[in-house]
Amino acid sequence: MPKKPPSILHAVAQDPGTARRAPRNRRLPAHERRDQILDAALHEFSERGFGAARMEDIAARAGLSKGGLYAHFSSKSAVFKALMQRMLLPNLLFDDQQPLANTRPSGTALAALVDGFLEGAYARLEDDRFIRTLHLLIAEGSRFPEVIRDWRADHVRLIQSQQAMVQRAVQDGVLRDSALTDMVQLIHAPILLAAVLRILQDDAYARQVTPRLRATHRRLLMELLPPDSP
Amino acid sequence: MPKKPPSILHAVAQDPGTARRAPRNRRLPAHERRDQILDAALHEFSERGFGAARMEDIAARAGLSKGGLYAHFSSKSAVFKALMQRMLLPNLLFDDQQPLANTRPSGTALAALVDGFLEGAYARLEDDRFIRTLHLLIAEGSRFPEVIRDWRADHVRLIQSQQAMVQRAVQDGVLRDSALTDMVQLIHAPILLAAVLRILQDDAYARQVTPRLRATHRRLLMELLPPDSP
Amino acid sequence: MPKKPPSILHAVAQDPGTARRAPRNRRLPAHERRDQILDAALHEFSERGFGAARMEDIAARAGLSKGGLYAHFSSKSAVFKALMQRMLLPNLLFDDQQPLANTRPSGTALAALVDGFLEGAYARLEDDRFIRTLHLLIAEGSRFPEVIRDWRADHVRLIQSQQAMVQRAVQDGVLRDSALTDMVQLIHAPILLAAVLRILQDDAYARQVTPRLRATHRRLLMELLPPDSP
Amino acid sequence: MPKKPPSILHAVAQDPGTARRAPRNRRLPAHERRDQILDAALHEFSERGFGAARMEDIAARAGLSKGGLYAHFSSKSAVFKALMQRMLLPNLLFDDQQPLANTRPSGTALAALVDGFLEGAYARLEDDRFIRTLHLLIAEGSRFPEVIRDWRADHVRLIQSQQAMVQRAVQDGVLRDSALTDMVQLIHAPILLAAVLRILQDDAYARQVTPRLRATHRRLLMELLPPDSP
DNA sequence: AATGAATGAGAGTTCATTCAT
DNA sequence: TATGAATGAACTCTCATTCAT
Repeated sequence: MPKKPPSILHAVAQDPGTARRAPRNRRLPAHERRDQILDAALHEFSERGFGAARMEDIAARAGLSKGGLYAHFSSKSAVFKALMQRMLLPNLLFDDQQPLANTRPSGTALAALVDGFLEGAYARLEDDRFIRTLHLLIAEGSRFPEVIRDWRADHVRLIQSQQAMVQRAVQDGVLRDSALTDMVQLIHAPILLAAVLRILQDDAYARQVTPRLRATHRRLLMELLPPDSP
Repeated sequence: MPKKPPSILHAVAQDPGTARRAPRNRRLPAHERRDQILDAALHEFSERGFGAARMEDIAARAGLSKGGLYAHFSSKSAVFKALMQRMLLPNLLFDDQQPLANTRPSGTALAALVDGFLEGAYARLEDDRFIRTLHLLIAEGSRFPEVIRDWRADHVRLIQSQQAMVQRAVQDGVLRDSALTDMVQLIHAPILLAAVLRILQDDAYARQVTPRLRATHRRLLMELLPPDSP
Repeated sequence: MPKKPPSILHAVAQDPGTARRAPRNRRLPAHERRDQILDAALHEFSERGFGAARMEDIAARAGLSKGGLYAHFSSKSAVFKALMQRMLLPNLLFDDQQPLANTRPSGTALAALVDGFLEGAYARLEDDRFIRTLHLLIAEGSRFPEVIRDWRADHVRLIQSQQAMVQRAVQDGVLRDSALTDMVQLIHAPILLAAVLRILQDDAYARQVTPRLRATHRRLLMELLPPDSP
Repeated sequence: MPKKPPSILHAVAQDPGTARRAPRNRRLPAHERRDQILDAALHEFSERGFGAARMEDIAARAGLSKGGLYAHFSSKSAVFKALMQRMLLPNLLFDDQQPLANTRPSGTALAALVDGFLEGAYARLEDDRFIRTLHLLIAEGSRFPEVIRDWRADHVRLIQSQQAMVQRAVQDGVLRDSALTDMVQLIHAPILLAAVLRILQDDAYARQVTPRLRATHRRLLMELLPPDSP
């Protein structure tokens, strides 16, 4: 495992092992510091994993000392949990306030809804924090029962509400009955695929595949969702 | 210090923190020992992550001592790499020797092919080792450039070959041109979804959703793959 | 980090680890604050020992902040020394202004003197502060040369003066010559025994034994001190 | 509190702060190492107190490394407890297998018994390990409930058995009924006094007072214990 | 090949003390 | 005076790795 070089101030390179020390703004309001710490923690945890991340590096990246970090969080796990709580709520995968199903019986173009949905979903994939959080959740979630419990409950709730909406839309004749409306998860599956690619593949490949995937995803939805025209 | 409970054979308990000690079979043939070690390592790594797994626990689970373990692998990383190499080849997600595209122009029923494909894919999801390896790959891959490089290359090669087969099948009129044939990844996406559920959701939920997902997956494929009957 | 329970006034609970927060009386006269601080310090030091006591807890128990504490004492050691100085003077074991030896040749009943002596000595054993201070002195004294030096000098001076008084009383025929008058320490030994019991034994036992010890102590003195009646 | 100078090999002086490193005998039988460690621990704990003692110094004094120490004891507390267990059994204050009361009805000279008793008791006071353990027990006992619980039980049992023997001796006319036979603790009280002097006073003083105390103790016993000659 | 005591380099955590406010 | 965020120096404990047996 990589041994750390002795700490370097203001290092700029991607020097893996020691975080760049942010300028030390002494005495920040507590909630600003908390935010800085969580930003730093997201970076360090997702770069190295929970176990290999060092409190010292998180502190340095947040612009304070190791000891100072402990004035805000009582342990490494506490940092992780707070981080997950902050990121989980408005963030994860299937979270989508304007799902396809909000289609009104009126003649709103389904295409526009699909495009809005895809726009929101694929935009989130460009957000580093979203990808890093998902990565962390998959990688380390099982070591944090509370965190995973929260996520599980959220996830189930979300799927159920979206499934209900889709069901209604099908009954109203707004969406065609298909595999996609049987399980809304299939509507989101390609997005998960894109997210996992971003995690596992190199940037170049992911950046090349994602737009094509989005276009094909659009084709899939437009092939299966629109009701049979009478 | 005695942290270990007295040796228990092949126990599977969730006891986090201490591996069960396999019976000490002294002087095993080298390659059998290697296999035992890798099995033990897969368990420990996937249960706790690379960083938190302890060589002592891996050794104990494999039925030898810490020192003995080092007679077979020179370091913890070496164990991890060997593990990934063993698991990667025949195992990961898109690896499938009999993909849909092998359809012969002749009248073989497409349905049978689809069912064969689904059978193979979803069976792998029941294999703990497959899920654990995927989990590990996502969680720790980025810390092991060689491992991830190999996986990336494999993955690209696999997709390309399958894409080519599908393309040919479309040209032959065996498969309908659709979003699914545009990018074969969409054919596999629901399987990835099921795998991630197995990692993130609790067993009960995963076991309940997976069969429904498989059925819906089948419906999706049967809706989009068969050529228009003339 | 919030380790402290919401402030409780003058709580006495055994809660090891966190001091109750006294109400924050802002800007107290300096010497009142000092007293509050020393009271708090006695409690914390004797409960946990010098090393394990925390400035934060002492401060909280005294009703101010860590920083405020340092306005009154320059260091943890300074608090300890001030505490010992305050407690040592009027307090310790052999300190007794009305020792047995003050016996006048006249016919004052010796019994009354003995009873006065015992009353004073055993009353001090009921004083928590006395016991805590003795405990602290024995436990930590050796780490504080100045403190222990002072105590030693005091102790020697006290013994000598009492011994001189007793000697005179013997020569005057007021006390019988015995082991007890050979070394006055033997007169006090049972009190030390009671004090150590209070430190080491549980409250119930100490409370049960002390009165019996006092009665037996009285018997001892009455058996040996009165001069032979001519 | 004293800052430690950087560690010095084979230091000889009383350098308070870093233990002398014993020559490193690699690979000692486990129980020998345990003994060496407990010896080292007694020294360090009693010199600095439990809190201020450093595992590194204990290890060095025992001739191994910090990490090696943890192969034998799982924590600092575990060392302390093991130490107390080793020392408590045959050692503390009132432990005495040949108490005065073993007097046979026959004409054995009581004086010889008294002298034997005093010899044993005051000899223990010369044993550094005895004094250090008592000091530790008083100083740190309250932080180790199990240890103190054991000691308390032992102590009560011992007193009871000695009291019973003395009672019988009185009934048999072998000892005179007096304050000393009312509570055997009074027989031992001067020894406790001597022990506390050894802890609190300087060596010179203690060495000067102890023999006089012993002689006076003898006088006390000989004045009160022998039965009235008929 | 195998054992397990031993090493040594961290890592998390604590806390006396400082200092900007 | 008082506050409490911040520092920095320990300290305990862990664990990959080595090596005498």
